[in-house]
Amino acid sequence: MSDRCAYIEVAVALPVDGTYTYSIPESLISQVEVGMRVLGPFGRRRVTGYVLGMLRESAQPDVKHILDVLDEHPLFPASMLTFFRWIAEYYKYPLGEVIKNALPGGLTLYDFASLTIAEQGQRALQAGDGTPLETAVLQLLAGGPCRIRDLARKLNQSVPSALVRSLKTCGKIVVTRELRGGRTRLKLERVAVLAASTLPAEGLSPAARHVLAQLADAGEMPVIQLVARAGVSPGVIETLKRRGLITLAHKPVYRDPFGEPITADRPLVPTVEQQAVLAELKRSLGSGFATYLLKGVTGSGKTEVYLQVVAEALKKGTSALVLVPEIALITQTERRFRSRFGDCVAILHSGLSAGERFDQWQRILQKEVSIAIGARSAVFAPFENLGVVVVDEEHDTSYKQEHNLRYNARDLAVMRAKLDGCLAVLGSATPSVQSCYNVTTGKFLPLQLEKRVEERSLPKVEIVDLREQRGFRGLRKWLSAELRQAMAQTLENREQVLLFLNRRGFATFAVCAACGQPMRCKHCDISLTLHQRDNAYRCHYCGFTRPAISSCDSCGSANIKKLGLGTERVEEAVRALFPEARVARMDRDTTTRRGSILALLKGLQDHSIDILIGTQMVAKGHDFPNITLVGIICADLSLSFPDFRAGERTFQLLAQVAGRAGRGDVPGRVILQTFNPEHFTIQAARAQDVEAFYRQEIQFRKALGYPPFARMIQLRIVGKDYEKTRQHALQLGEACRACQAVRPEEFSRIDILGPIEASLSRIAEQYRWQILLKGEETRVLHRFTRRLMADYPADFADRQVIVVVDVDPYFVM
DNA sequence: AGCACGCCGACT
DNA sequence: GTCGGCGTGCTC
Repeated sequence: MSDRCAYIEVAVALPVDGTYTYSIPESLISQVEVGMRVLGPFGRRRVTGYVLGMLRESAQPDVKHILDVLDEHPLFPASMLTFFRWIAEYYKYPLGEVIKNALPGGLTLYDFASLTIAEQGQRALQAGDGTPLETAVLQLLAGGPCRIRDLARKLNQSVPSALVRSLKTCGKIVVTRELRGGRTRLKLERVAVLAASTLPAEGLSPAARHVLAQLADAGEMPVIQLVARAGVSPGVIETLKRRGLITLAHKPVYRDPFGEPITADRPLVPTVEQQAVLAELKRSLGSGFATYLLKGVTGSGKTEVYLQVVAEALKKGTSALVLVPEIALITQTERRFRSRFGDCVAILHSGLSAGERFDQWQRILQKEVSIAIGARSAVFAPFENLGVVVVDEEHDTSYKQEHNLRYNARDLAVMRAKLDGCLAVLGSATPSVQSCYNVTTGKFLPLQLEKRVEERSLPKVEIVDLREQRGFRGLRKWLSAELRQAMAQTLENREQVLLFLNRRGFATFAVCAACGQPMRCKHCDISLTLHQRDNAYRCHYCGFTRPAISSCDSCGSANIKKLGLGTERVEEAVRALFPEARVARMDRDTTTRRGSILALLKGLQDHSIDILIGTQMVAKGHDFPNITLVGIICADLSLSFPDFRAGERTFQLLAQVAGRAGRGDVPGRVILQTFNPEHFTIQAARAQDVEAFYRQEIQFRKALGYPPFARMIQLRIVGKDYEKTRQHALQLGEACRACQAVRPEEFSRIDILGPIEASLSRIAEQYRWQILLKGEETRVLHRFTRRLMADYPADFADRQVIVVVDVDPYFVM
């Protein structure tokens, strides 16, 4: 008996550091495994925890029994623990929270105190002799139980905990503890199974015979399906069960996240270039960790390379993970994988319901699939034997999670490949500066696809200098003569036009004509955007809206000038200019409904749309075969952002949009309008020259000591009270400097920039400050941050001012 | 994250 | 002198 592991190491799903030891009661001992969830007592409540390891004995003198085991099978393989531990360490995030973030949502059980009115309380309520607040509480509880946390909100006033305590001690209310959450589980379906092999000759209704005939072929069938196929009433099933001719069972079913069926395809014959790339990847596959950066212009057939390397990984008996940017509910890459590999593909992205996600997760755990494809969170897919991890469009910003655990899925994919000793393949037409740099240092291995399949030529990019349009007003300025002419020509040829503008809405900057005051958001330090369709001004950061007929806040004038343009205004102008053309718009405003993106793509495909106007959404990954003209309305919008990556993002965006032109048999044409025609970013985008852009950009990064020559960690200080937030930021800044002084020989190599007010100084009523930590050596930077968090815990655990640690931040604004 | 304990101001 | 605010610390 003594060799049995009666203790477990547990990470709880709470923001606490460290892990905890629990003992397992005899009755549960055979059920516990690493990777399962358990319910354990934690302080005065119960909490969900994840089993990290089995222990023979406890180093801790007084441990508590776990209360329950919440899973029948582990939710992740034990081999993933190193990965989780690394993430917690690197991103400075509690281990339990890391695991909670990695797992499908809706699994965590939460314990809370619930108040119920007692008989004594009912009497007190009728007597009406209590204080107003007491009466209000009892009245609320008379309508049903309530959580302590919700009391104040429901009564719209604060309720002292002493009142709750006194009500409890004098027996007017009862406090019970309840568990909530954890609603995500397998879906069970009723299945009818044929019980007898021979049918009784008589006594069966025609309906019953019909049912049995249906079952005879399959042997078993879901009851719902059976009833529908046989066209009988559900009562017939009951009768058959009573007579012992069939039995009913519950079987798990997977909720189907796939919208429409997809036709199968076969591997294409690789081009010479693809063959070379594939030969290298196949050679490397199965012989340990390596990261490849595959540069391939749009249309050069990167996806086919992914498909074939994945096929090879499967042949070797390993699994494959494919990450794609989060763009739409379903991407073309996803479709192609499912066409090629059929049912052995699991998909994981935010468009799935909690239940669907959980089912996909189960399919991986049960080893029913060996490929998972999905957006950033798919990097946590619970595979045990990965052969290859593919990251498509590796430069894409959507790989960075900007909430909770602020990880970068591309970086995690490489780390996971390293820990699993497998291959990582990062692909892009416009690779990130970081990844290109990693090639020059030898960390990544280069692969290239330079030719477009079927020798399609790259589109020709013409630049229109917007400074020369100065004499023009309104749409004449923004739709230059060159662009208008090209559009007319394209429409005449019965081809399609794509117009790109990285800003949605109608007017992006509304100013009072009388006093010059801009329309600002009530809750943010941001100017409001006019959305004509909604007849309202909207804040793009917090969603605040006010009617379009609003007058100036400071002088009351109703004369508001609507400056700046967004996709909505472009749409209006284009409709006026080309009344015959069928115009559609694709941005966040028009694609919120599920399926609306698919509808737009379908419209392009069957040519029921002539002109598509869109934001960066149109730049990403969608294949539009009939578009021969791309118009970039204003290429400079993202260039002037106060962020060191503004140039990189602009280049990638422009090159990607330009790549949308001419993918069919017709060569493409791109008209790029800009105020900065000489800027190297614009020039590089015009030539679609990744190398040229990189050569320039890397010099600038080196001169200013930005990544990839340094690593950064951002501390964001956020609070509702301006003065408290400011004070906290200053205090944290002092802590940084004090921490630096503790080990000057090492930590003087860290740059502490700030604290300063963020450039978006207020968002949704929250004031924002920031401190940027910069260091050439990753290890030193991380050691410093860890030391800072350990030595000044109070500065990171304030109740009113929150400090967010963002490792390798993407937007330094 | 919750939930308790513990310390200072406004009331009987 | 107490009640009740919310700052601080702990949870196997």
